[in-house]
Amino acid sequence: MTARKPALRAINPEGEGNEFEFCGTCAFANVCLPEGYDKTSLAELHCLIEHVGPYGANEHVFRLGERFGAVYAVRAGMVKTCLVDEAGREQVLGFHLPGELIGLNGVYAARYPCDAITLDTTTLCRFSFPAMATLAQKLPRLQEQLFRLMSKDILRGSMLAGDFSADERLAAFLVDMADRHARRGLSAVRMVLVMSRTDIANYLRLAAETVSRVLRKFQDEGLIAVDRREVELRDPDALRRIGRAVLR
Amino acid sequence: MTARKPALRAINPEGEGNEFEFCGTCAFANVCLPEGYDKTSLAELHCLIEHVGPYGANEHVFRLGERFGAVYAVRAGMVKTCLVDEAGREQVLGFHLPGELIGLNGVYAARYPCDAITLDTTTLCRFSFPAMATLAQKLPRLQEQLFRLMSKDILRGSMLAGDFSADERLAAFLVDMADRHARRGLSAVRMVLVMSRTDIANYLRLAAETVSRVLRKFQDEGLIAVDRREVELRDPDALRRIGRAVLR
DNA sequence: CGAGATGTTGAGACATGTCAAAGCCAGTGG
DNA sequence: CCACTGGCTTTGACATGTCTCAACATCTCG
Repeated sequence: MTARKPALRAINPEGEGNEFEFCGTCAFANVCLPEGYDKTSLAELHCLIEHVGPYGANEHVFRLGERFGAVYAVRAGMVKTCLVDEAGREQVLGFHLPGELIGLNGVYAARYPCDAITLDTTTLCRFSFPAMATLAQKLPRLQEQLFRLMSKDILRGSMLAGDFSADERLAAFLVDMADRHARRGLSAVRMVLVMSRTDIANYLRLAAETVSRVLRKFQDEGLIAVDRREVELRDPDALRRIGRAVLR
Repeated sequence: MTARKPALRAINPEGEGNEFEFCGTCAFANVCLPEGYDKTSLAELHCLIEHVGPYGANEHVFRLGERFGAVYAVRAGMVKTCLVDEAGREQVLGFHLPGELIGLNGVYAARYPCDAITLDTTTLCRFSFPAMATLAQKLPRLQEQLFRLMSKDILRGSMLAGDFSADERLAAFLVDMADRHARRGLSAVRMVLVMSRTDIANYLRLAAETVSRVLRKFQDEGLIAVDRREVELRDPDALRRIGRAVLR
């Protein structure tokens, strides 16, 4: 608990000692807290939150085809979203860190269009979507926030569009991950990639072997230091340069 | 005008002679008309619509980096959205038919993250986004519709994710286009691909030569008949089978 | 009709995928 | 503590789909 505080303080600098404290341990904090809601609005938002988990690694948060009823904010841990086609081949759509929201792509068809699987011990906040939409009716800022979050997901989807080389993809992946870590107050250069190489490869549309080889090459070139699933970015600028076409 | 009526009737069967007629020539009709708004709500929605165009081919509707202020519904013609990186290489994100909405990906950064370029003589409806958001505050159905449309765009973004073969991509592209044509009341098997081969290739992350070759192969196999930019799907089911992994 | 854009076709190159084998670590049970 | 198992990961050798380059064909439009 107390060990987690520093990171949280970075997410929400004003969080310490203000009236929104009740939300402080929930990663959705950075979605709603900085938005200047008044106390009663926040109370209403708080009412529709349901803490779920902890899940172990490799459990489903929701499944492809399930009726869509809620979105989830990752509170701790990591989640991947992925599709499995009839042949059983998996396609990873994304990795989701604490503070990030999953499930918004289920609104359209009123069913989840993908699986969400924990990679790690994970806890989440569940937001009933109908309730949230109703509340957004009263809170313009919440509606706007939802629009922005959805818009962000649209953008993210087009990130790996384009025929990029394995080097570009992997460099962009590392930098993106590091940036997202940093935004949560964690180190911008050291991180643990909790997902398997296979998952990374799958996400980047590469073969696992290619990921292995490129990581080794990056290491040989002094761009990174890899030890199992721990990575240190030794030359973030160079990586950013390599991946710039993907990151744009 | 009257020549366009049959297609519109297909979009909105009740359109003829009802009180929503004023909106009948606008492609956004199928977004709002079937939703059961009352007359005054529709009037308000109508107020914030601004008809723009006609544009000729190859004109910008909006540009990368421009301040985001509105979304556009294609009324007639076709629009492509695309990114251009610093090296001048283009990346086509999508093609947009009448009735489809562009610009939603600009909400997040309050700037358009891509260019929107007409492929054809095109007219559009411009919806001020702030005004629309405000109205959505009063009209739950409108808010829901916006959520659904954004969610749909998120889904569409992940369509070409995955390492698909050239055959899969092209088959899926043809079927998807035909389906979208059909949904607008046009032929489900004959269509004009107004965009260039280069644009198609670019969209599908293939080389233009590959598109050429695969189209020829499909023709040799009797799946399609191509004549310049006109295409007839001779065996839609087979195409759908080939492209099923992409279409899912 | 000519010129420029657009599309097609062929030959060869190359990045990445595939397959197979071996290495490495974590956990299990003796 | 060790041997064993099973999952990942790495590495090497080879196969192949798609790209690149270049030539040519075809259409469009002044």
